[in-house]
Amino acid sequence: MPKIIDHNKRKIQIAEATWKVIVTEGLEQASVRKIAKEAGLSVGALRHYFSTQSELFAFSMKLVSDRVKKRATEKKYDGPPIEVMQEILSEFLPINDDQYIEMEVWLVFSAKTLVNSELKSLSKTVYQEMRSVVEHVIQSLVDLQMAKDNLDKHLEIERLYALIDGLALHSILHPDELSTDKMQATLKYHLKSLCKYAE
Amino acid sequence: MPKIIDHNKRKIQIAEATWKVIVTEGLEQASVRKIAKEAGLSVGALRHYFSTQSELFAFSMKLVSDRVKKRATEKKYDGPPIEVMQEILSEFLPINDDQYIEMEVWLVFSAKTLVNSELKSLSKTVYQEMRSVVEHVIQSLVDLQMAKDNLDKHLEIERLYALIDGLALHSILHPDELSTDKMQATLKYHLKSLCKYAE
Amino acid sequence: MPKIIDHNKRKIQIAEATWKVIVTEGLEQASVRKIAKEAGLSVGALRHYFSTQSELFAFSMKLVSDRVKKRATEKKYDGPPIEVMQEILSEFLPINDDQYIEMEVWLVFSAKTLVNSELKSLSKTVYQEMRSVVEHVIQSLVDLQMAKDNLDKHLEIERLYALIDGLALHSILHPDELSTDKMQATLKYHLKSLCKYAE
Amino acid sequence: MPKIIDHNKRKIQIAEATWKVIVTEGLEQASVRKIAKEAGLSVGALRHYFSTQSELFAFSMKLVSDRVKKRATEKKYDGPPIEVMQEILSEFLPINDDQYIEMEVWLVFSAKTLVNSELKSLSKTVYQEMRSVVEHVIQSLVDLQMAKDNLDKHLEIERLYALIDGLALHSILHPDELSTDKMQATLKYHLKSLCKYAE
DNA sequence: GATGAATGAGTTTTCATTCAT
DNA sequence: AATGAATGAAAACTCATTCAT
Repeated sequence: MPKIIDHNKRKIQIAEATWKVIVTEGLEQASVRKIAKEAGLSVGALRHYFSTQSELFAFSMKLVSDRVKKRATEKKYDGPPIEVMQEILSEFLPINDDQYIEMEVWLVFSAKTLVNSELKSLSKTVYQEMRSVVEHVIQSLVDLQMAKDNLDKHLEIERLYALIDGLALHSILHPDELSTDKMQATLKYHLKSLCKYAE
Repeated sequence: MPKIIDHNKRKIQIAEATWKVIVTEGLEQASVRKIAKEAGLSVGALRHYFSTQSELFAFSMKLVSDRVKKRATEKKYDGPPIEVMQEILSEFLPINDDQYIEMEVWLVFSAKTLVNSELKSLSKTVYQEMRSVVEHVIQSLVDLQMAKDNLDKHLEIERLYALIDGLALHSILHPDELSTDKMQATLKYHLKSLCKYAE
Repeated sequence: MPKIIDHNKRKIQIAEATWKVIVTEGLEQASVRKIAKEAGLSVGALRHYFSTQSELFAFSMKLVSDRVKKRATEKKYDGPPIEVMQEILSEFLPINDDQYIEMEVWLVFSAKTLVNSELKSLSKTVYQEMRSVVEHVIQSLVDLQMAKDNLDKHLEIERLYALIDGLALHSILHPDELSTDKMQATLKYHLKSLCKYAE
Repeated sequence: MPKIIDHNKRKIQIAEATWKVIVTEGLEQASVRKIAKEAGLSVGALRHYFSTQSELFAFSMKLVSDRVKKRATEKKYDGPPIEVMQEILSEFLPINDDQYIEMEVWLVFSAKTLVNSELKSLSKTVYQEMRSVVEHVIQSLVDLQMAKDNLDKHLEIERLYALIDGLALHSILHPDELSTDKMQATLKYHLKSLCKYAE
């Protein structure tokens, strides 16, 4: 079924054009016309792939989480546990151009979830998936007996998760104030603070 | 003698109507018409106070930070240091309805700063002001000799600041997943983790 | 296959509707809405052909000069030199309903050139093209040895050109005071006054 | 009755502000607000002097003709007849900054007379007054026996009048193409051409 | 006399969506 | 599948005019 593949590829191409318009001009400017132009398609052609604008937006938001997941799945993690954890969690930080754009788009859509229930359910799913990754990290620390003894697992999960999203938020909104290195250093500092022995 | 109107009060009244529309319908739906209706004014009357929509938005965003600052200034902080710090930092968390709304509005505007340089400069100012509050808290811990010895002040500031905004973000986007209590508990847990002795 | 529409024909149709509104209601009343209605189109449809109102006005003004040129090109001029010259220059006078309307429109746009640089450049081009026609007429008189000997070519060009536009202006603004016949008679009188021998 | 003088002075001041806005921004931009601001008055104050905008426009147009007449009346004309005639007729040409502005304003209003009957009647009156000045000049040439013998008085009047307004029109619309000097030279050339003997 | 707040209809422009081809 | 013409509603913004003070 080669047609289906093409069809999906085309939808992805359109969603990426959507990202681009959102990042450069904002969600309010992301009109069907502009997206079609950015994608090099006619307005009518777009309708073959997405019958409404909100369908397009939902797909475009979902593509962000698909990308993050795909990267996480395909990547080989190697080395000392702390470093592997750092790498895993870095998937959620804007450490390079691709991830930076994805997170900008995610932030814009997240703000929209406040009043759009279609997007809200996707947002919730991703929140929970991401949380389970963080949970897994904390659990690993405990299982490997690296974690400090008096550590409260539940609060540590909230703390680490909030820290990651807080760092990502600051980095996207104020890239001049929080560099990628500082962001990574803060994360590493935190991970170490959870461990019994200094590395 | 012209009709005497408290210009600033009226502007605040309009900005609050703007908040309300943004929170209930989203920024894209926050048209001049809807805001005017919400504020109980005619469209033309609105233009007396804000000649463009972007002026209105800038004022409405600024009002959020003004409110936070005003509350922080007027409040009496009392009790053991850790609790005072907790209270100070809680100003930045959506712990009650007023603050919840303010932060929703702030988030929506923050997403817009990505493509609106007028809002961006306000965002930057507030980022820095808030950072200095966090810095002050960390510094106090050190000055009071409560802080652990091997604590890295610079990284602790980033960490605490990111933690606060991450908690606020999670709480706004997923109030069902992160309760106010859990948010406060996480913050308290973090503050204690910075101290030498368990309190 | 998309609907096939002769883009240029449609634009001309719209421009003619614009003329009509301008002539009957004035430039200030020539709103996109009224023009669309006059042209039998929707407001949105108009935007397919002219994305801004000023584009539409520029095209509508240019259409006037195009029409004058087209007529001049297609017409066969015949007869004694003085009569041919009279006919050529009459293209620039409101001697019939079509030309009357065109010149009314031209006058209205000309007034607008004072503050609109886009229209100003078109106005300048047409001024120069028209001047070269007048120049050609004077030169022909000289070449044919019909002209008086002491005639100053440069001043004669300015004089004839100003005379023509002055007559056109008077005729448009005060049709009751200056009839078409009187206008034509004045022009003929002037042309003869340039010649050696009474015809 | 000093109040009345003040009242009229104020109206003139407002009309001059109107001219300025018209010349710099065009008639369409000449809103009550802008005129009030230009005149240094409040919108409401303007209403004391002109209850509607069209009243203000009519007064502003009339002021142009009043100024021309006043200048013509107060001026002392002296010297050889041809030069006096040249001077008289030059009142109708944009030979200095004041007259340039007046004629720009006159042109703009003239275009509006096409669809505004209130302005049209003023325009007609002025047209006739001006025509009688031109008639007077031609008659003087005849009475002084300076005019050529075969001169057709009626056509000469139309010709001279059209020439003057044509020159004025060209000079206003294309100041770069027709200098003040050339304009004056053309007029003088024409006047001489009406005379029996070369000067 | 004078102010400027307020109105509501007006403007241009943009938009998502539909539809004939 | 694809085009782009067309629609009509809604957007931001401007305006002349009114009116309470």
